[in-house]
Amino acid sequence: MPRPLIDDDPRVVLEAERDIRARLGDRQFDFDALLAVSNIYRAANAVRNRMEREVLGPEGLSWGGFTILFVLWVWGERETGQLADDCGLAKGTLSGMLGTLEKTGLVSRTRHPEDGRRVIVALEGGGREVIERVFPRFNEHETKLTSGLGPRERGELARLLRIVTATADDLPLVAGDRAKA
Amino acid sequence: MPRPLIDDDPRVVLEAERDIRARLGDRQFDFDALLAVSNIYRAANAVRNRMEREVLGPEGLSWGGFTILFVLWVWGERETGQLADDCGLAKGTLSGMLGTLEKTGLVSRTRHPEDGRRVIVALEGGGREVIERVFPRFNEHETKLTSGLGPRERGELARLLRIVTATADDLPLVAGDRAKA
DNA sequence: TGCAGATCGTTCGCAAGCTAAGGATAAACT
DNA sequence: AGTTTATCCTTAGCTTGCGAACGATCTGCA
Repeated sequence: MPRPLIDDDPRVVLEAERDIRARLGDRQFDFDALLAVSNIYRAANAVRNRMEREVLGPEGLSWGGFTILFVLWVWGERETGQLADDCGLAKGTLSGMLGTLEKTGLVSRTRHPEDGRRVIVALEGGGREVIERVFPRFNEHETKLTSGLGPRERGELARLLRIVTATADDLPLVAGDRAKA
Repeated sequence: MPRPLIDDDPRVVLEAERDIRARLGDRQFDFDALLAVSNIYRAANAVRNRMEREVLGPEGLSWGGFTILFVLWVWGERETGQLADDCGLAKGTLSGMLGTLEKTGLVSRTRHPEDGRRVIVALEGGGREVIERVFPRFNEHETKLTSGLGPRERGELARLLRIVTATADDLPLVAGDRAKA
């Protein structure tokens, strides 16, 4: 079962390019950009599914929940807005997930002493215990997942991805608006 | 507002490594693997959000819906199971999304003539019109999103990601089981 | 032919995630 | 001081997405 844009076999990939060009007729088409983007997406899904099934699921954590605990563990308590940005989540999403984590006693929410609008999130004892147990296993799996790459390649991958992320975040929007950092 | 694992500034990244090691004490830790994986995830999110906001949303398409239309457009009708795999979706997820696409007349479902269990999905006229209008714009944005990379780097990125995806898909599971290709 | 097991798609229940609207608090201006 | 405006978090409604359970269909074997 060949997966056209993901397959390792260069022939399969080239066939895919030919098929797409056939549909497009004479319209312009940047195949390399398509390959780069679709592979980013597929890799992210593969990695996430793997982690959720093998490491996080058995501990009752989602990817997002794990990320929240990890950030709080390493960098200490944070206000919700900043935490949402650190974790790459919308504020509303974070709010719901914090509810779950708070219910199970992994994190706590307290009012900011001088600004009643703000809320400070901190890791609780149970949360610390969980993240200290789960993170090492998570990191072991990260090693396995990137074991097909050499040390130089791993660094290169991260570097290239940072460029893409920065471009996506900083490119001006064609319509609508958004808060900037 | 520095984002520890994503930031372009190497100093910020190194500080992050130091902070994490401080929490871990003397436990082993593969920082490069962590960087590679977290950057995959962040890049995928950034790219997807961008596309949904600027290209897909205005057309009433989700990322998944777009992917389905694209696959059907290029490679023609497909059975649901194969389509799910091509699109990187679970069968149940695909089923629901096909319902939406069918309701709006973009795709059609028909029974396999010789095997009543199977269902064949095909692009309808409306779907073809949509994908032929949207895909060129989508591809233009892919070009923009990877414009920070040189031609060689784009290829290298795709290559490295294919390795990670293949590793994640093929690595044996520690628990549970899964159908293999 | 008839039953057992396999295969395939759909349905169901749930979590994650987004946006937009709402409500509380703080800041600014008159 | 009081009113408006801005800021921040939460809530509400929706879609996406997964896994498991279900029902329908096909295959194999007696």
